[in-house]
Amino acid sequence: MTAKKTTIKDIANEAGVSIALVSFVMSNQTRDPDERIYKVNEETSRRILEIARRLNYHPNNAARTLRQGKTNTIGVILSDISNKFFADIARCIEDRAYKYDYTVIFGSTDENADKLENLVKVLVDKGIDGLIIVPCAGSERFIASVAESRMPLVLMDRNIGGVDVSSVVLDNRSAMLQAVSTLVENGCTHIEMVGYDMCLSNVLEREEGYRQAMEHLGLGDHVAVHRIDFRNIESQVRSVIGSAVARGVEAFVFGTNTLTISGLKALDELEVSVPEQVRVVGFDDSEAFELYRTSVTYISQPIEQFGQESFDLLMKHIRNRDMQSMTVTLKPQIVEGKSSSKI
Amino acid sequence: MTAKKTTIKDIANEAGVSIALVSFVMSNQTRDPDERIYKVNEETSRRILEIARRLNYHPNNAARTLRQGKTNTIGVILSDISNKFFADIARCIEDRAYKYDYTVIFGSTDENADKLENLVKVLVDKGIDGLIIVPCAGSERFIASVAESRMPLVLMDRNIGGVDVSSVVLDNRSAMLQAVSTLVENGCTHIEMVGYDMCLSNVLEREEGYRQAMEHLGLGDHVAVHRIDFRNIESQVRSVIGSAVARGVEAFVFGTNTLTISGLKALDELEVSVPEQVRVVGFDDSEAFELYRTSVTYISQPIEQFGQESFDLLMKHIRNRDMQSMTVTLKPQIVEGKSSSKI
DNA sequence: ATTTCATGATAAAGCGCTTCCTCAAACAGC
DNA sequence: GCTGTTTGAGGAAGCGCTTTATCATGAAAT
Repeated sequence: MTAKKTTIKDIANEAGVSIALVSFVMSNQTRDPDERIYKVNEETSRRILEIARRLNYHPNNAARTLRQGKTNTIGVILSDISNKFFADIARCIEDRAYKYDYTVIFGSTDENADKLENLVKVLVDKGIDGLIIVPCAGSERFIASVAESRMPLVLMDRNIGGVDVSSVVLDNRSAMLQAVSTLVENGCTHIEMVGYDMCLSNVLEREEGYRQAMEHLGLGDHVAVHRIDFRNIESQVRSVIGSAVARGVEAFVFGTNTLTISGLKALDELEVSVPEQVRVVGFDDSEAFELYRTSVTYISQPIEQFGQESFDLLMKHIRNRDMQSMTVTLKPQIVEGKSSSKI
Repeated sequence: MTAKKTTIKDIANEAGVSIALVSFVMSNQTRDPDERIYKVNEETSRRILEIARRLNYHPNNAARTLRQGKTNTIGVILSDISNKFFADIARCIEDRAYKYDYTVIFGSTDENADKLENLVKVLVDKGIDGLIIVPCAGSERFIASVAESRMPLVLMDRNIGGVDVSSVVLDNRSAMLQAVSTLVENGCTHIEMVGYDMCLSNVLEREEGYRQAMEHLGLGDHVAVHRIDFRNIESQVRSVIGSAVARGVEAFVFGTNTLTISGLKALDELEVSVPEQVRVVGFDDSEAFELYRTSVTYISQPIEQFGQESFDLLMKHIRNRDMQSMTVTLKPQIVEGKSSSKI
């Protein structure tokens, strides 16, 4: 394959032209043919390209980057790339970036603000052109400083208040309204929510959405939110669900995919049958939902749109550094399985 | 944050020393203190470091790369990062790389050899120091050429024959022996396998392993392998399982996580109860397995080891370009649920 | 015959960093 | 007082590329 790295110089020598000319031919190659400002003799150009191919020339990225101050690489910082939700988004971003000749570097924070900070620093040092970040609790100040540094930046999944930065988020209130409404339509009134105990916009909005929906539907008296520490999900979910069931709860709404899975497991262990004894609406997609003894009703997030919109928005910021920041809000959709239905 | 990019030169000016000295101080920083070959005055060194911090200096990666011909970046090419198995491995590699100050760029092939080739080319152009690849069918020749190019390379999950290249793979025969043995111990004799119709070492070895296990246990007459086209999994699995059930099959062994999920869904749709009517052993972990109406027995791959060993092996190749290639074979473990048991 | 001008090409600077080589000074041994 | 050695530091080349400013050349215009 690559024997001994051909450079622009080798081609220039071989063709008997200057390296400048080779450079022009090479970059005009990728450029829109219309806007070629610089005229190169057709035949010379062909000859250079031919030699480049014969010598298996590949431009040196580091040199180009050094010169242009652009890496054509973006960083994407997620909570955890092994979480299906983020993995799916990662995949969409990867595909989209590939089309635009961008390379993506992923990082996982595990909801740890220090790690997030560190990852950003590493990536910035690498010279990335822009960043997509899923912020975690405690990273607000740092992210504000990144935004101020004029590094093109898009937040995803979660927003942070008081900072002028673009973001792509879900309409979490609508999600919860759909979840609660569906359950109410199926005759539930004692609907409780299981969410995280985190100070994140999406978490708070889902909780808020649940409350609003309950009140809106005249069930304000039955509002009950259980906040789970994400470092100890399984056991907390089990105890919360246990006592709720004992109190005669009719339905649960879960705030994320992980919570849904844990909740279903807990219900299994407690030998509570779904939907006969307790009805359930989950969040996010999971291959487990279809396979569960009764298919799970869940709020489906538009994964592809998350990936696309985040990437596109970041591109806009990279191309126009003075662009106003904006927030894109995506609509969720409820997918009805049997876990929320009456019988 | 970064106001107007401090360079080594700014520091040199500020400190009244040469840029060379600054460079030394900076690189000695990261180096093992013992092997400092070059002596710098303690006080000067401290002063330079102080100024660097004050000016918020961050070395320019492109310049360093251009100079050293090293990017401290590796490429990892998987089938699909949104597949749980690969996402988990990706996560392990990410973590390990982070520790070693390496950055990882991921790519997904979707089992498409052209895409693999393209990804490799893009990454090589980026100047990566090494590659971990999950090869796909049809990419053998190309991968051989990559190996010949002396690019540090490790194959993962699957091997390719006749090429001198390092790899980290599963002991697939052992996996299948465990799967079949468990079922036999639970009284099954009509055990059929559902695998992919692909010319990949892991696929073939699992099939082979199944055959050997069956013969070894005196069930050679009952050997039946169903090969599924991965582009059309759901429908094929359903029809294969339907007819096998009609023929009175006692158990299925699946070759991958996706096949297992599809298989369980199909059994649900056919209203075949597991394990009462048909017993099942799956492959790979899935959050769905615990949640399934009867917990699923499955072959568990040592994900963390996959990540770690691949990365470590690649590091060795990067550090010692003349290292002999080697194959690391990891042991699977069967996790017994109820789907394979007698009652 | 002279000026103008489009065309095609080049020279050279320099992006920020590493590293080899040179060099000054101080101090040792003789 | 001379040579040799250690210690601390600087000079400068150059990695491969982009890009600006400049320059030949021949054809068209005057």
